[in-house]
Amino acid sequence: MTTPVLDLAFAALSDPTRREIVQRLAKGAARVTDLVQPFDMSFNAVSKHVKVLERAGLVRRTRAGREHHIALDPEPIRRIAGWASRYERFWSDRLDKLEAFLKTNRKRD
Amino acid sequence: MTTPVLDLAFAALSDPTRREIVQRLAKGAARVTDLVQPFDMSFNAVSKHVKVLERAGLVRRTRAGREHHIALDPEPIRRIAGWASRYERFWSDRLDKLEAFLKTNRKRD
DNA sequence: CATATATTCAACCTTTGGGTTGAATATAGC
DNA sequence: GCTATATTCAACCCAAAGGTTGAATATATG
Repeated sequence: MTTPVLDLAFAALSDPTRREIVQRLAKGAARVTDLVQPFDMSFNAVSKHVKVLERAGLVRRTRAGREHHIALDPEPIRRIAGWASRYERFWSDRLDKLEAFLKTNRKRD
Repeated sequence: MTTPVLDLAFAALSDPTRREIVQRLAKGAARVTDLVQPFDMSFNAVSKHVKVLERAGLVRRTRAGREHHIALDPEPIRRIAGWASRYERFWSDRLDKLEAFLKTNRKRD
């Protein structure tokens, strides 16, 4: 099983807790303990979320003694942005959609 | 339970089959039957995927007799692009170079 | 050394996800 | 009206996701 970058990145970011962690990390690296604070869940739950982000490459970890420093790695987000940008042309013109719809319909007539 | 737009959109797009369906729909609307073709899975499986995309707002369905026309609605993708763009500042070459510089310098300390 | 702190690991539970098969439903066409 | 086609619905299976608790492990600090 491949589970490529986009699969893991999209899946990781589908959870609001993890998006909030990412947002937090955009302001600077933090320890796992620091990340727990805003959430109403156990330390272990947050630790798991961090691991999911790490596996998706969204976050990188550096150990300094007993503390783990978690830092944002924005590359997968960049990849997502790249993926999404392929649909930019659809964002402004509704006409494209209509045209495409009519086109496929005409073929079958 | 809220399950807002981004949750559903990210989750829907974390599956490669569904991203492929989205890509296919970018070329024009299609029936569910048409969407099955490239995949090695049952019609029902694809039908389920379409429903997931629909629930996420990535796709809209118009019934014409017994045929359902599935068309791309790019708005959630736009939302994702908007979300991702908040991290653009991390993507710049300047910051990449700065980071690399700091990294190599720290090694010498 | 003894203890408090930062963290993972492991087992478990419940819900969700992706897939299957077998109906059921609705429309199209002869 | 009968049959083929396009689709959903429902039940089921198994794996993964998100959470919990209770260790274990490693490092600071008095």
